[in-house]
Parts: sequence; structure tokens; C-alpha cells
Amino acid sequence: MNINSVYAENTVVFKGIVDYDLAQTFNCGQCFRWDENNGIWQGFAGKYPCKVWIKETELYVESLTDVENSAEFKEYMAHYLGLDLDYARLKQQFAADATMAQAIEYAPGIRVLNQPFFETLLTFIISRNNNIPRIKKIVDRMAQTYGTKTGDLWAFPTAEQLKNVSIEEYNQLRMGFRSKYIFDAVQKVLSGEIDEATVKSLPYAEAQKYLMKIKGVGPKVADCVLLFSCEKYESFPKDVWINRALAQMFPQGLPECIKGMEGIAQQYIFHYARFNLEK
DNA sequence: TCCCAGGCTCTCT
DNA sequence: AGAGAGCATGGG
Repeated sequence: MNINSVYAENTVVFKGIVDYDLAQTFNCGQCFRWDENNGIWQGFAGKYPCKVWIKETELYVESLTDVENSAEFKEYMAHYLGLDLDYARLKQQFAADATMAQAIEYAPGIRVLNQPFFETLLTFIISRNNNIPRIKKIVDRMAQTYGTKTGDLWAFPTAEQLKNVSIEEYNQLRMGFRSKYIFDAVQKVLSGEIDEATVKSLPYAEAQKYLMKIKGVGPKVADCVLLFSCEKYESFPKDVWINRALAQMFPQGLPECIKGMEGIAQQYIFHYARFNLEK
């Protein structure tokens, strides 16, 4: 996609933005570390601590540290925010199915972010049998205990920063039975047994199997990592809400019009289900 | 007090 | 291979 943007003073402005809602995007359960203040969202997009806001059809991203390479910054943010995928066309395609059209209409401003691999892997290990508010708290404690602070924002820790953290220390972050799984994931990333470039290069099914070498990572967590950080848009994570949606909204199965991009459709379905379906 | 959460592992059949 | 209990923790 051709993305129109201008850059000045650590800020990139993306123009011609239509149907993009930051609240819907950051609150739809795909990420856990963005906070809003007076319409301005703050958080980390990869290595960039940022403020993000939308004014009419312009999307502003201000880096809170000095940008060394503005071209790289622009490209990274466009991809992170999902601006390089034609959502207008995709949503029109999905809306061929009436139930999909209903889910999209409920929150048309959702975009699937392209997040960093390591952070996504760990946060979705924490997500297992957990609820979103508590996931956020645990992830914040991880950042504040082991990450690096920029201004008043704590970066999610790198694998290197977690190198010497023990299971007992993870327990102190109140992550319960997930501590040993976080520990295993960190070790496997550090040893190279789990390699980001390898995951991304594998076809979906093999990539899922590869990630499941990590203890505590099953099909659902692997699918989330593949969808939210590896551009495997055919990945369709199934949690309790999606299972409810499948039973109540798609008793005949998923429609043909989302094929190949099931993961993007999934995010609209998930968000709709969470706020509209009975338990 | 019990139920549940962006599930998975282990055990029993 | 399929079903079911158990799991840490905290909010409702």
C-alpha cells in the first residue's frame, strides 16, 4: 500500500486515515501495554516509546526519544499500526457474510497490530487461563521489574534482561503456574532453540508446531503469537470467547470470504463476542 | 463461597 | 484419541 506521510521533529503523521479507532485497536485484547490520556495513547511500539493520537484523518505518532533514522521509524510504525494492509478492501470482502458484517460494524476501527515477537510470546504465555485486566498487571510488573525506563514508560524486558531471572522471582510477580513456562521460553529464545527469523520463515502449520516446543505453549498461545507478531494472518486463535462465537454466531462454520485472513476476521469476532455474547 | 479468565499438561480410560 | 481434573491468582 502507498502510505502518505510526513515527518518532522520525532513525529510522523500518516494522512488519509479512515475508520481507524485507537481505543478499539488497543483495547481488543491483542496488546496489553497501551494507556490512554485525553485521547492520546502512550506505550512502546517496539523500541520506540510513543504517543499516538488521531485528528480527523491524520494519525500522529510521536517518538519520546530522538529518532535516529526517520525512514526506519516511519516504516516500523506503519507496519506496527497495520497501515500497510488494505483494511477497507478486507472489510468489504469479509462483509459478504452477514454475521461478519455485524461484527465489523460493531467495531470497524479495529486493526491487527504487528507487535514484537518476544514481547508477544511472553505476554500470551501469561494470558493462559487468565483475564485481560490481570494479564495487564502482570505484564506491567515484568516491565517495571526487569525492563528499562524511558521518561515514565517502562519497556518490556528483552530476553537478555531476563537471562538470570529465576522461577521463584517470576513467582513474586504473581504470575502463578505460568512462571516455569516464562522461564522456559526465555531459555529457549536465548539458546536459539526458538528463533524469531525461523518462526517467520516457516509456513503457518509448521510455525505453530515449532512454537509449541516451548513448555506451556499450546495451539492457542502459538496462534496468537503467529497472528500478532509473525504476520501469519491465517492463524485463528480459539479461546473461550471465540468458541462461544463459533457456536452462537457461526454454527455452519466460518464463511469462505475470510479464508487466508481468518486471523484478521477473528479479531473483529473476538471483540464482538466479548461485549455481546452471553457466557 | 464459588465461578471464571485470550489454555495447557497430565492422567485415566 | 478423547475426556476431565488441576492449576495460581484475583475480580466479580
